[in-house]
Amino acid sequence: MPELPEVETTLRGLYPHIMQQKIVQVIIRCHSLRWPVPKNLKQNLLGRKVSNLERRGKYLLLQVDQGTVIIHLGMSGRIQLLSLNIPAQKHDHIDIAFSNHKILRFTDPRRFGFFLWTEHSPLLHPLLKDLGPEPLTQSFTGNYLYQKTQKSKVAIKVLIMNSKVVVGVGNIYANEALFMAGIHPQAPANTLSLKQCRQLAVAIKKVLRQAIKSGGTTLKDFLDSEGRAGYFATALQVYGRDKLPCMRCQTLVQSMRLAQRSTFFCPTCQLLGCYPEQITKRVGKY
DNA sequence: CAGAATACCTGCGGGC
DNA sequence: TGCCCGCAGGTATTCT
Repeated sequence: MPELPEVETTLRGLYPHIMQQKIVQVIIRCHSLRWPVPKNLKQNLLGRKVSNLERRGKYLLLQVDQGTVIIHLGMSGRIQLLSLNIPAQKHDHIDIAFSNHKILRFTDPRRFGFFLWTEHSPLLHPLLKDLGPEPLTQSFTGNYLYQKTQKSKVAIKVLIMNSKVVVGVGNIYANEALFMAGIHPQAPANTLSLKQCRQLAVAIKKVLRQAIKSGGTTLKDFLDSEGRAGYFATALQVYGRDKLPCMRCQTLVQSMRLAQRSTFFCPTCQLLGCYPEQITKRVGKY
């Protein structure tokens, strides 16, 4: 379900309601998530106060004074904030209740998500320590991306979805950013020019920012912490548009499998080994 | 080492 | 109607 914009949407929905709140109840109905839910999670959280909530890539970090819960939503995970004690449904695995009577409820049919506990700096945790830069910060630049592409022959789409290169870019936004930048998803990374890398970095930032503004993308089941759908799906240019006309040039959008992921592109706007000049106008100045 | 394939899990839609 | 298949927003692990 969630890429960076959906996790960010979840974070913003939760933050004002749970900051500084005391945890008064923890219910773990299912321990077998992507990683087993730690046996001591409940006792570590009970009676503690939420001192911070932040995002790193697609990870949510819920901090109390004594440690941090590292949360990932996987493919189908979702967090709701409930005001009433609504009976748990089939895939409602974890509830955290706060002193203001709000309840954080984690739901995840496929159970690829997880809740882990660490008493050290979460950024040093094995799952987070090798993550690349945040795409929406100044540390992620076209020059940086170019330097990474030079060292790899993998398809550029695979490269930008690699969290060691840059975090938060999942399948939807990888497709969208490559379309915006006019780059073929299969282009070997080391064949991109510096100019293309700059355009791609800009496109990634633009797509993610726009998606966050829209509250994320709801394909079928993404809802924010208040249960509302994101509306970026209506702004998608290529994702899911197989055999439909390109929004720019009317050429039929093509689909293919790339590293086991659905990939969509316009064969006219995203020519392999060619860089249309008009892209600069489309993406904007770097 | 890089890069590709596989594994985890449930639900849904399409074809027969 | 029901069964079987492929596919789904992620990513660690295992393979070649």
